[in-house]
This record gives sequence, C-alpha cells and structure tokens, in this order.
Amino acid sequence: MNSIFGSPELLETLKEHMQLEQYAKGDIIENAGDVSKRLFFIKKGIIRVFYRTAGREICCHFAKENEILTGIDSFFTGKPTIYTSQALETTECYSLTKNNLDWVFDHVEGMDRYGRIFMIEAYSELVERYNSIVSMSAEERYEDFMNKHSDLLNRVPLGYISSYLGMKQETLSRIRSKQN
Amino acid sequence: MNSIFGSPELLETLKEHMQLEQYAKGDIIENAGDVSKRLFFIKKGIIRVFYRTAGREICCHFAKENEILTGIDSFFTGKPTIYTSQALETTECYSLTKNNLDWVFDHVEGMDRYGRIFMIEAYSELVERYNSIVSMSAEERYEDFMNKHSDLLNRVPLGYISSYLGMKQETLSRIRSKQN
DNA sequence: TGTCGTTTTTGATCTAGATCAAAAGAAACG
DNA sequence: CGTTTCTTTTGATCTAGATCAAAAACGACA
Repeated sequence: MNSIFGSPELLETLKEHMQLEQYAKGDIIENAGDVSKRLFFIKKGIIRVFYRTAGREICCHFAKENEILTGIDSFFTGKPTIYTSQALETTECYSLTKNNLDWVFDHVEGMDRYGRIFMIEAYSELVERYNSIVSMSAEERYEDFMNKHSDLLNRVPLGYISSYLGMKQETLSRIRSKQN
Repeated sequence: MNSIFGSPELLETLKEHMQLEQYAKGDIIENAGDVSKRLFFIKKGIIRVFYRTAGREICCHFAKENEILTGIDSFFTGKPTIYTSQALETTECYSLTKNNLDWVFDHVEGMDRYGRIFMIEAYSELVERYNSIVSMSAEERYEDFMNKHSDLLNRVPLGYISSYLGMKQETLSRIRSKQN
C-alpha cells in the first residue's frame, strides 16, 4: 500500500498538489456519513478506521506513516462512507482532493498504473484477512498479526487491535499472557 | 459484477475477441498453481471457486450465468493462483485471453472505466462478506445468503455453501431444519 | 426397480471464545 | 504527587458452533 513512497520524484510532483494537515490525538479525520473528499498520504502518526454495527465499533484498518488512507467505498464512488477515521497519535498527512487527483491522473505519468495496483493490493490484503478469519484460530490470527504489524502493539490500544482481529479484548489479553 | 451484460453493443464487440468454451459437470477450469490466462463471461451454468488450507477446501466464490469470473490475484499480476475453479453444471462461457483484453482496453470505448468499476465492485463485495463473518451469527449469515442468492441453494451442494458461509455443513443443515 | 455412491440430516458430546464482573495497572491532569 | 479516568488483566461461567459418528434420503445408472 505504500509503493508510491518508493518513487521520490512522483511524490514530489504530487506534493505540489497536496495540503499538509495536522491532527491531534483523538481527532476525527472523516466521519461516517461524510462523502470522502480526500486521499491522505500519512507523513507521521497513526490512524484507525472503524465502523459501527450492532452497537459495537469494529476496527477494520490501521494506517500509519508512509501509507495511504482513503475511503475506497466513498472516495471513488461519491457515496457517503460508513467508516470513521481517527488519529491515535499526533498525526500529519498530505491530503489530495478528488479534483486534484483527477488532474494528477491526467497529467502525471505512471499515475493510472499506480491506481490500478493500489486497488489490486487493497483487494489482496482484504482476501488475506478474510481467509485468516475463516481458517485460523484466534491465537493464530494474533501470531499472524504480530509477524506483520508487531510495531502497532505498542502504539494502539488493545481493544482496537482485538476488534481488528475479530475477537474480544479479554481473549486477546489471555492469548498474550499465555505466550509470556 | 455483471454490468457489462447491460451493454449489448459492448458485449457484441467483445465476443469477436472471445472463444466459446464448454465444460461438463465436475470439470476443472483452472487449477491452483496455474497462472490465470483467461477472463470468463459465463453464458450458462455455474462455477465454484475454492482453495485448500489446513487440509480443507474453502469455497470463496460462486459464479453463474451473466457473471464474470477471473482470478484477480493471478490474471492481473501474472502470479500463480491459489484458487481452483470447477464447473458444477454443464457450463458454457466466453473466454478472453489477457492479450485480447489488453487489445480491448486500448480499442474499445468505455472498457477502462468498466475495469475500474469491476475492481471496486469486487472489493465492495468482499468488504461485505468480511463484515458479515465478523459481526453476524451463522444463522444471520445464512439468512443474508438466502436473501441474496436463494437460487444457488438448489444448484449447489450444501457443503460448498456452508464453507462459503464459514460454517460446517452440519451447522447449516441444522439451521435449515430449524426454519422448516 | 434395486443397488451403490453421494449428499443431507440427526444425535451426542466437546471446546474455543464470548460474556459478565471485578481487580490491578497505567496514564492524564489538577 | 494524589486522585480520577482509561486500559489491561484475571476469574467464573455460559454458549454457538465444531467434531465425531451413524442413520436417512436422494440420485444415477445397470
């Protein structure tokens, strides 16, 4: 999800069309019901994305520095999003409006290819998560998460991680203590 | 996933670049480990897509007449697929090779837009399935499935549907009998 | 129309993980 | 610092759904 940062020239070109935004810990960046208007390149900090269902909040994504955040369900379709995104630390990100994105797609070489790859990567990531929840135990999912995102454990409250992993906080806590 | 069939002219143009293929019940169309070379427009019949993990087969998709089937993980990336697709009835489909698809993208008006929408639809569908498995009970998932795909129940063995829904066949059978 | 293989149902039991409740630890803030 | 609030852990209990096993139902085909 971060290959664009591998191309410094492209990033520089993009930055000319982006605004730098600052969020404090706890700030809501976009709210459920909004139409997502911006795509974010996160410079520093961490954001959780969640939605509400059956009274609970379910966290479906964490995005941190050097990653891209956008509401795929809303940004590309123009429909209101069901997701809320919130800064979990002091967070800085470059934002790109949809208009500017369209301009970029028209004028910046390699951007359309990047867009397609972005979608395929997002899709593949989701497939993996789906499979993990269908075919792995809570303990295996935790280990898998640790292998991929161990850094998040110290930056994100346990309750958010447990809902991301599809289990209760108590269960995650017990799994952790079992492994010492 | 089937909006292309809503445009008869586009479909006609595409057909000139496609081959009609026939499969008997039980035939394997593409096997895990293959590199997916074709995109299919299903004319008639039904296909299940599954993968193997921890000794089990998990069904992740059904595709039927007027729908499109392709291994997104493989067709667009060129990597071997983990999925096997199998005809569950006598099935006819138009197939389009990757070379021909590239030609079509270059020469057929509206095709690139369709491609992007296809990806977004596929993504949204997966998001929904993910959410259903995280936040719904087995019974609710079954009801949800019935609302969307009740026709499949008579065409597809129960065991495939139960693995698609992330539950055991016995559980699905009990849920069904409970509802009479 | 009976036999064999496949698919579905039913029954008994077990278990991972949920739920409810409360204690223990950290962090924020006057 | 001490108090208050948020986060994590621990304990006791409960339950949806898995597992194992076998019977019943269905379908294809000789």
